[in-house]
Amino acid sequence: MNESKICYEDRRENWIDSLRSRGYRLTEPRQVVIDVLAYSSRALNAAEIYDSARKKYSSLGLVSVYRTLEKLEELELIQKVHHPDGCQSYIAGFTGHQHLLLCNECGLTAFFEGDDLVPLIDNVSSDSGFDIQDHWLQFFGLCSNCKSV
Amino acid sequence: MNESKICYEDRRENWIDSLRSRGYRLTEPRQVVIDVLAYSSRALNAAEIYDSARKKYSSLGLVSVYRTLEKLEELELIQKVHHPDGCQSYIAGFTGHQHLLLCNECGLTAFFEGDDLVPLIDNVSSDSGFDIQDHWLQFFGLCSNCKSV
DNA sequence: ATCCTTATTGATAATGATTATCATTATCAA
DNA sequence: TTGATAATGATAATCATTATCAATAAGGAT
Ligand SMILES: [Mn+2]
Ligand SMILES: [Mn+2]
Ligand SMILES: [Zn+2]
Ligand SMILES: [Zn+2]
Repeated sequence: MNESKICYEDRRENWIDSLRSRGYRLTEPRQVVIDVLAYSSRALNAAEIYDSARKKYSSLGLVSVYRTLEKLEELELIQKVHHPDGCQSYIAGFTGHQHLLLCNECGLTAFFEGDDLVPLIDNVSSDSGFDIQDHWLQFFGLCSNCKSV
Repeated sequence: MNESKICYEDRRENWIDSLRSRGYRLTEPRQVVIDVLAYSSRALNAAEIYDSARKKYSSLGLVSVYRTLEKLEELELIQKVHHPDGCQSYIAGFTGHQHLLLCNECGLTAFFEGDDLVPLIDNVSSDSGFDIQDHWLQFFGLCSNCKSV
Protein backbone atom coordinates (compact mmCIF):
# COMPACT_ATOMS: atom_id res chain seq x y z
CA MET A 1 0.00 0.00 0.00
CA ASN A 2 1.37 3.35 -1.05
CA GLU A 3 1.41 5.87 1.77
CA SER A 4 1.74 8.97 -0.36
CA LYS A 5 -1.08 7.90 -2.64
CA ILE A 6 -3.47 7.81 0.28
CA CYS A 7 -2.36 11.29 1.26
CA TYR A 8 -3.03 12.67 -2.21
CA GLU A 9 -6.43 10.99 -2.34
CA ASP A 10 -7.34 12.53 1.02
CA ARG A 11 -6.30 15.90 -0.30
CA ARG A 12 -8.54 15.52 -3.33
CA GLU A 13 -11.51 14.56 -1.13
CA ASN A 14 -10.84 17.46 1.20
CA TRP A 15 -10.70 20.00 -1.62
CA ILE A 16 -13.94 18.74 -3.12
CA ASP A 17 -15.67 18.73 0.26
CA SER A 18 -14.48 22.27 0.92
CA LEU A 19 -15.85 23.51 -2.38
CA ARG A 20 -19.20 21.87 -1.77
CA SER A 21 -19.54 23.03 1.81
CA ARG A 22 -18.90 26.54 0.57
CA GLY A 23 -21.87 26.12 -1.76
CA TYR A 24 -19.85 25.79 -4.95
CA ARG A 25 -21.12 23.26 -7.45
CA LEU A 26 -19.10 20.21 -8.30
CA THR A 27 -18.45 20.32 -12.03
CA GLU A 28 -16.28 18.33 -14.37
CA PRO A 29 -13.91 21.25 -15.13
CA ARG A 30 -13.32 21.71 -11.41
CA GLN A 31 -12.80 18.02 -10.88
CA VAL A 32 -10.17 17.63 -13.54
CA VAL A 33 -8.27 20.70 -12.35
CA ILE A 34 -8.33 19.33 -8.82
CA ASP A 35 -7.25 15.92 -10.03
CA VAL A 36 -4.16 17.46 -11.61
CA LEU A 37 -3.16 19.78 -8.81
CA ALA A 38 -4.03 17.69 -5.75
CA TYR A 39 -1.78 14.89 -6.96
CA SER A 40 1.09 17.06 -8.13
CA SER A 41 4.42 17.17 -6.32
CA ARG A 42 5.50 20.14 -8.43
CA ALA A 43 4.08 23.62 -8.65
CA LEU A 44 2.04 24.08 -11.84
CA ASN A 45 0.83 27.17 -13.64
CA ALA A 46 -2.52 27.61 -15.38
CA ALA A 47 -1.24 26.56 -18.80
CA GLU A 48 0.41 23.42 -17.43
CA ILE A 49 -2.74 22.44 -15.58
CA TYR A 50 -4.76 23.13 -18.71
CA ASP A 51 -2.57 20.90 -20.87
CA SER A 52 -2.61 18.11 -18.35
CA ALA A 53 -6.31 18.26 -17.51
CA ARG A 54 -7.39 18.33 -21.16
CA LYS A 55 -6.07 14.80 -21.55
CA LYS A 56 -8.96 13.68 -19.36
CA TYR A 57 -11.50 16.29 -20.40
CA SER A 58 -10.69 17.73 -23.77
CA SER A 59 -13.41 20.37 -23.89
CA LEU A 60 -12.01 22.12 -20.80
CA GLY A 61 -11.48 25.84 -21.28
CA LEU A 62 -8.40 27.64 -20.07
CA VAL A 63 -10.58 30.26 -18.43
CA SER A 64 -12.12 27.60 -16.20
CA VAL A 65 -8.67 26.67 -15.00
CA TYR A 66 -8.13 30.26 -13.90
CA ARG A 67 -11.52 30.35 -12.27
CA THR A 68 -10.94 27.12 -10.36
CA LEU A 69 -7.53 28.28 -9.18
CA GLU A 70 -9.15 31.45 -7.92
CA LYS A 71 -11.67 29.47 -5.87
CA LEU A 72 -9.10 27.06 -4.46
CA GLU A 73 -6.82 29.93 -3.50
CA GLU A 74 -9.70 31.80 -1.88
CA LEU A 75 -10.37 28.72 0.27
CA GLU A 76 -6.62 28.56 1.05
CA LEU A 77 -6.44 25.04 -0.34
CA ILE A 78 -3.66 26.05 -2.72
CA GLN A 79 -1.00 28.75 -2.69
CA LYS A 80 1.22 30.55 -5.14
CA VAL A 81 4.85 29.47 -5.27
CA HIS A 82 7.41 32.24 -5.74
CA HIS A 83 10.42 31.25 -7.77
CA PRO A 84 13.31 33.15 -9.40
CA ASP A 85 11.76 32.57 -12.79
CA GLY A 86 8.06 32.93 -12.15
CA CYS A 87 5.52 33.41 -9.40
CA GLN A 88 2.32 32.21 -11.08
CA SER A 89 2.41 28.54 -10.25
CA TYR A 90 0.45 26.79 -7.54
CA ILE A 91 0.88 23.94 -5.10
CA ALA A 92 -1.22 22.57 -2.24
CA GLY A 93 -1.51 24.96 0.70
CA PHE A 94 0.37 24.58 3.95
CA THR A 95 -1.12 22.57 6.79
CA GLY A 96 0.09 24.24 9.96
CA HIS A 97 3.38 26.13 10.12
CA GLN A 98 5.34 24.85 7.14
CA HIS A 99 7.76 26.14 4.54
CA LEU A 100 8.71 25.05 1.05
CA LEU A 101 11.69 23.13 -0.21
CA LEU A 102 12.13 23.20 -3.99
CA CYS A 103 14.31 21.13 -6.30
CA ASN A 104 16.18 23.40 -8.73
CA GLU A 105 16.39 20.58 -11.23
CA CYS A 106 13.03 18.81 -11.45
CA GLY A 107 10.83 21.21 -9.50
CA LEU A 108 9.85 18.67 -6.85
CA THR A 109 8.24 20.45 -3.94
CA ALA A 110 8.33 19.35 -0.32
CA PHE A 111 7.25 20.90 2.95
CA PHE A 112 9.28 21.21 6.10
CA GLU A 113 8.67 22.57 9.56
CA GLY A 114 10.60 23.05 12.78
CA ASP A 115 12.15 26.44 12.08
CA ASP A 116 12.72 28.58 15.13
CA LEU A 117 13.30 32.15 14.07
CA VAL A 118 12.28 33.75 17.37
CA PRO A 119 15.79 34.74 18.48
CA LEU A 120 16.58 36.22 15.08
CA ILE A 121 13.26 38.02 14.94
CA ASP A 122 13.92 39.49 18.38
CA ASN A 123 17.31 40.77 17.29
CA VAL A 124 16.09 42.21 14.02
CA SER A 125 13.11 43.80 15.75
CA SER A 126 15.19 45.68 18.27
CA ASP A 127 17.83 46.65 15.69
CA SER A 128 15.33 47.93 13.15
CA GLY A 129 12.41 49.09 15.27
CA PHE A 130 10.07 46.95 13.17
CA ASP A 131 7.22 44.98 14.62
CA ILE A 132 7.76 41.74 12.69
CA GLN A 133 4.52 39.90 11.98
CA ASP A 134 5.23 37.31 9.30
CA HIS A 135 8.09 35.60 7.57
CA TRP A 136 8.78 33.83 4.32
CA LEU A 137 11.34 31.07 4.34
CA GLN A 138 12.07 28.87 1.38
CA PHE A 139 14.87 26.44 0.62
CA PHE A 140 16.24 25.60 -2.81
CA GLY A 141 18.46 22.68 -3.74
CA LEU A 142 18.52 19.26 -5.33
CA CYS A 143 16.15 16.49 -4.38
CA SER A 144 17.50 13.05 -3.60
CA ASN A 145 16.86 11.84 -7.13
CA CYS A 146 18.42 14.79 -8.89
CA LYS A 147 21.50 15.06 -6.70
CA SER A 148 22.54 11.48 -7.49
CA VAL A 149 22.41 11.93 -11.27
CA MET B 1 25.32 65.83 8.21
CA ASN B 2 22.86 63.12 7.21
CA GLU B 3 24.38 59.66 7.32
CA SER B 4 21.83 57.92 5.12
CA LYS B 5 22.05 60.59 2.45
CA ILE B 6 25.75 59.91 2.07
CA CYS B 7 24.99 56.22 1.70
CA TYR B 8 22.44 56.81 -1.05
CA GLU B 9 24.83 59.16 -2.87
CA ASP B 10 27.54 56.51 -2.74
CA ARG B 11 25.11 54.01 -4.16
CA ARG B 12 24.29 56.31 -7.04
CA GLU B 13 27.98 56.85 -7.81
CA ASN B 14 28.63 53.14 -7.62
CA TRP B 15 25.84 52.26 -10.03
CA ILE B 16 26.99 54.85 -12.54
CA ASP B 17 30.59 53.71 -12.28
CA SER B 18 29.53 50.11 -12.77
CA LEU B 19 27.58 50.95 -15.91
CA ARG B 20 30.48 52.90 -17.37
CA SER B 21 33.11 50.32 -16.52
CA ARG B 22 30.96 47.76 -18.29
CA GLY B 23 31.12 49.94 -21.40
CA TYR B 24 27.56 51.23 -21.19
CA ARG B 25 27.05 54.86 -22.09
CA LEU B 26 25.90 57.33 -19.50
CA THR B 27 22.67 58.81 -20.79
CA GLU B 28 20.04 61.06 -19.28
CA PRO B 29 17.32 58.35 -19.24
CA ARG B 30 19.66 56.07 -17.31
CA GLN B 31 20.62 58.81 -14.91
CA VAL B 32 17.07 59.73 -13.97
CA VAL B 33 16.09 56.10 -13.45
CA ILE B 34 19.11 55.61 -11.23
CA ASP B 35 18.34 58.80 -9.35
CA VAL B 36 14.90 57.46 -8.49
CA LEU B 37 15.85 53.93 -7.55
CA ALA B 38 19.17 54.48 -5.82
CA TYR B 39 17.57 56.86 -3.34
CA SER B 40 14.41 54.84 -2.76
CA SER B 41 13.72 53.08 0.52
CA ARG B 42 10.76 51.27 -1.06
CA ALA B 43 10.64 48.78 -3.89
CA LEU B 44 9.38 50.40 -7.10
CA ASN B 45 8.03 48.92 -10.31
CA ALA B 46 8.64 50.19 -13.83
CA ALA B 47 5.53 52.36 -13.94
CA GLU B 48 6.30 53.97 -10.58
CA ILE B 49 9.85 54.72 -11.63
CA TYR B 50 8.57 56.11 -14.92
CA ASP B 51 6.12 58.46 -13.21
CA SER B 52 8.70 59.67 -10.75
CA ALA B 53 11.57 60.08 -13.21
CA ARG B 54 9.47 62.01 -15.72
CA LYS B 55 9.18 64.84 -13.23
CA LYS B 56 12.86 65.50 -13.87
CA TYR B 57 13.03 64.39 -17.48
CA SER B 58 9.66 64.55 -19.13
CA SER B 59 10.64 63.05 -22.47
CA LEU B 60 11.68 59.78 -20.84
CA GLY B 61 10.12 56.71 -22.44
CA LEU B 62 8.71 53.84 -20.42
CA VAL B 63 10.68 51.41 -22.54
CA SER B 64 13.92 53.00 -21.40
CA VAL B 65 12.93 52.36 -17.82
CA TYR B 66 12.58 48.67 -18.61
CA ARG B 67 15.89 48.68 -20.45
CA THR B 68 17.71 50.38 -17.61
CA LEU B 69 16.24 47.99 -15.05
CA GLU B 70 17.44 45.12 -17.21
CA LYS B 71 20.99 46.47 -17.20
CA LEU B 72 21.05 47.20 -13.48
CA GLU B 73 19.70 43.76 -12.69
CA GLU B 74 22.25 42.14 -14.98
CA LEU B 75 25.00 43.91 -13.05
CA GLU B 76 23.35 42.75 -9.80
CA LEU B 77 23.01 46.33 -8.63
CA ILE B 78 19.27 45.89 -8.12
CA GLN B 79 17.03 42.92 -7.37
CA LYS B 80 13.38 41.97 -7.70
CA VAL B 81 11.32 42.04 -4.52
CA HIS B 82 8.73 39.30 -4.11
CA HIS B 83 5.61 40.36 -2.32
CA PRO B 84 2.15 38.82 -1.80
CA ASP B 85 0.67 41.26 -4.27
CA GLY B 86 3.36 41.56 -6.92
CA CYS B 87 6.86 40.48 -7.80
CA GLN B 88 7.86 43.07 -10.40
CA SER B 89 9.28 45.79 -8.20
CA TYR B 90 12.95 46.50 -7.60
CA ILE B 91 15.18 47.66 -4.80
CA ALA B 92 18.97 47.99 -4.42
CA GLY B 93 20.79 44.67 -4.41
CA PHE B 94 22.17 43.00 -1.34
CA THR B 95 25.70 43.70 -0.19
CA GLY B 96 26.94 40.47 1.37
CA HIS B 97 24.58 37.99 3.00
CA GLN B 98 21.45 39.99 3.71
CA HIS B 99 17.71 39.53 3.75
CA LEU B 100 14.75 41.86 3.39
CA LEU B 101 12.45 43.35 5.96
CA LEU B 102 9.31 44.96 4.54
CA CYS B 103 6.73 47.24 6.09
CA ASN B 104 3.22 46.02 5.30
CA GLU B 105 1.90 49.54 5.65
CA CYS B 106 4.21 51.96 3.85
CA GLY B 107 6.45 49.56 1.95
CA LEU B 108 9.64 50.69 3.66
CA THR B 109 12.41 48.23 2.92
CA ALA B 110 15.33 47.44 5.19
CA PHE B 111 18.08 44.86 5.13
CA PHE B 112 19.13 42.59 7.94
CA GLU B 113 21.79 39.95 8.44
CA GLY B 114 22.90 37.56 11.13
CA ASP B 115 20.62 34.64 10.37
CA ASP B 116 22.04 31.23 11.18
CA LEU B 117 20.02 28.57 9.43
CA VAL B 118 22.73 25.89 9.42
CA PRO B 119 21.17 23.67 12.12
CA LEU B 120 17.76 23.83 10.46
CA ILE B 121 19.25 23.19 7.03
CA ASP B 122 21.08 20.15 8.42
CA ASN B 123 17.86 18.76 9.86
CA VAL B 124 15.81 19.38 6.77
CA SER B 125 18.53 17.95 4.56
CA SER B 126 18.68 14.66 6.41
CA ASP B 127 14.90 14.41 6.75
CA SER B 128 14.20 15.14 3.10
CA GLY B 129 17.28 13.88 1.31
CA PHE B 130 17.66 17.24 -0.39
CA ASP B 131 20.98 18.93 -0.95
CA ILE B 132 20.01 22.45 0.11
CA GLN B 133 21.89 25.11 -1.80
CA ASP B 134 20.09 28.41 -1.27
CA HIS B 135 17.47 30.00 0.89
CA TRP B 136 15.02 32.87 0.77
CA LEU B 137 14.16 34.57 4.01
CA GLN B 138 12.01 37.66 4.26
CA PHE B 139 10.33 39.38 7.18
CA PHE B 140 7.11 41.38 7.04
CA GLY B 141 5.75 43.74 9.64
CA LEU B 142 5.35 47.37 10.59
CA CYS B 143 8.20 49.83 10.55
CA SER B 144 8.77 52.06 13.56
CA ASN B 145 6.78 54.90 12.03
CA CYS B 146 3.77 52.84 11.00
CA LYS B 147 3.47 50.85 14.21
CA SER B 148 3.13 53.98 16.31
CA VAL B 149 0.30 55.45 14.25
C1' DA C 1 36.51 71.23 -31.77
C1' DT C 2 34.68 68.12 -35.34
C1' DC C 3 33.73 63.51 -37.14
C1' DC C 4 32.03 58.99 -37.05
C1' DT C 5 30.70 54.77 -35.33
C1' DT C 6 27.19 52.70 -33.12
C1' DA C 7 24.84 52.28 -28.62
C1' DT C 8 20.72 54.15 -27.11
C1' DT C 9 16.44 56.36 -27.57
C1' DG C 10 11.21 57.09 -28.02
C1' DA C 11 7.30 55.96 -30.86
C1' DT C 12 4.91 52.27 -32.34
C1' DA C 13 3.46 47.64 -32.98
C1' DA C 14 3.41 42.99 -31.32
C1' DT C 15 3.11 39.62 -27.88
C1' DG C 16 1.54 36.86 -24.05
C1' DA C 17 -0.88 36.26 -19.90
C1' DT C 18 -4.83 37.27 -17.39
C1' DT C 19 -9.53 39.17 -16.97
C1' DA C 20 -14.26 40.66 -18.58
C1' DT C 21 -18.43 39.75 -21.32
C1' DC C 22 -22.20 36.97 -22.70
C1' DA C 23 -25.19 33.54 -24.57
C1' DT C 24 -25.51 28.66 -23.57
C1' DT C 25 -25.28 24.70 -20.54
C1' DA C 26 -25.41 21.94 -16.50
C1' DT C 27 -25.83 21.51 -11.38
C1' DC C 28 -28.62 20.51 -7.67
C1' DA C 29 -32.32 21.74 -4.39
C1' DA C 30 -37.19 21.78 -4.45
C1' DT D 1 -38.93 16.53 -13.41
C1' DT D 2 -38.47 21.21 -13.06
C1' DG D 3 -36.46 25.68 -12.55
C1' DA D 4 -33.40 29.15 -10.67
C1' DT D 5 -28.99 30.30 -11.40
C1' DA D 6 -24.05 29.01 -10.95
C1' DA D 7 -20.76 27.74 -14.12
C1' DT D 8 -19.05 27.07 -18.68
C1' DG D 9 -16.43 27.91 -23.20
C1' DA D 10 -15.87 31.10 -26.92
C1' DT D 11 -14.61 35.48 -27.68
C1' DA D 12 -13.08 40.06 -26.94
C1' DA D 13 -10.73 43.33 -24.01
C1' DT D 14 -7.10 44.69 -21.03
C1' DC D 15 -2.61 45.17 -19.11
C1' DA D 16 2.29 44.63 -18.63
C1' DT D 17 6.23 43.56 -21.02
C1' DT D 18 9.00 42.88 -25.28
C1' DA D 19 10.29 43.54 -30.26
C1' DT D 20 11.01 46.63 -34.21
C1' DC D 21 12.98 50.55 -36.35
C1' DA D 22 14.27 55.05 -37.90
C1' DA D 23 16.23 59.02 -35.49
C1' DT D 24 19.39 60.67 -32.01
C1' DA D 25 23.27 61.38 -29.13
C1' DA D 26 27.47 59.49 -26.43
C1' DG D 27 32.11 59.43 -26.52
C1' DG D 28 36.45 57.74 -28.71
C1' DA D 29 39.27 58.95 -32.72
C1' DT D 30 41.04 62.47 -35.49
MN1 LIG E 1 8.49 29.65 9.94
MN1 LIG F 1 20.42 33.83 5.12
ZN1 LIG G 1 14.68 17.07 -8.33
ZN1 LIG H 1 7.40 36.27 -6.16
